[in-house]
Amino acid sequence: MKAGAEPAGSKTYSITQLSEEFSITPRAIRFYEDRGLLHPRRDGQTRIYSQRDWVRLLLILRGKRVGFSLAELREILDLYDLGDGQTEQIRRTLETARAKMVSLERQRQDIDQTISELKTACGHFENLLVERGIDPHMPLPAQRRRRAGAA
Amino acid sequence: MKAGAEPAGSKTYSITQLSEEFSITPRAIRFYEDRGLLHPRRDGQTRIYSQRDWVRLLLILRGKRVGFSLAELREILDLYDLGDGQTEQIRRTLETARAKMVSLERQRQDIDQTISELKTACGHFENLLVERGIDPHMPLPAQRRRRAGAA
DNA sequence: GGTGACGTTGACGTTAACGTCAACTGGTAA
DNA sequence: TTACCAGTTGACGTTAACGTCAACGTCACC
Repeated sequence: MKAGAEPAGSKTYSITQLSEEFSITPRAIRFYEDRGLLHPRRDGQTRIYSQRDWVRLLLILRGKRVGFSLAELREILDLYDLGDGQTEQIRRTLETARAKMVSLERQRQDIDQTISELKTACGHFENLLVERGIDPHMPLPAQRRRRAGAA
Repeated sequence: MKAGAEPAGSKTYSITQLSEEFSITPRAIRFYEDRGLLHPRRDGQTRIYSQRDWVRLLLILRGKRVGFSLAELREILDLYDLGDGQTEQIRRTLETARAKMVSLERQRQDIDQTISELKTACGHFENLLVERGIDPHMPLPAQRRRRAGAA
């Protein structure tokens, strides 16, 4: 540890630690770096991740879940880094963020709609089962697992 | 339902009509068919789409927006077709639908969280602009458009 | 001083969801 | 007839987001 002027106590992570904590592969993490989403510092050639990197990764994964591409996520994250860029840059970023919010609101409506339709469908199927004298909440018979998800 | 007896008045669509109405390409529509999401009837070799197909397409596109893959959408749509399948099949389908609902609920939380974070970030940037004496709601200077989205 | 465990950089493979031709088949308006 | 549509079927190209090697460095440990 050569520790520049960083709070000596601040926790750091290795790439495998991160990968395990977030249930993704190291490959994916390096890939995010390649796409400019992470900038871990290095000890020699080994990557060292800070708390800040941890948070970024959290945001990245959540961003992916809500449908952002890595390119978009990069924009968004750069947005958090900014702090004192060109005025022009800030305004543009602001617009981008607002647009993303609008699209997210729409997406939420889509989700609500889909949920309610699925709910209707479920009710329908439950009725079908009840008509056949079957408890619609009985567990399924020995669902064969494909693979255990975690590493 | 094979019913050669369809309500003669029920509206139909050509592939390009559909594609224009939903702002997608005919190629995409054929692709959905190839993946088993649509089953238009044919006049000779030309596809003819019914109201039901129209609704399906609507569901497909919304499904895509909320993050379903075409394979998943196929499952979901088959679910609407079912009506009288094997009891076992119905129960399985029901489980699938419930699982999807759970994942959607989670996704909605992710979205809410992301929106609120973006909101915070926006506030932050607006402050930065105000500090520089700039109205954060001024429109941007002649945003260059990439392409007009529609066909 | 070998042997893992962990880490690194390429390079190539893969899947999903189409885009982009190219070549062909009717129907019809001039 | 010719020409022009709209529509069809392959076949191949493309992008995103990694997976999967292969070949290498390096450190602690025995």
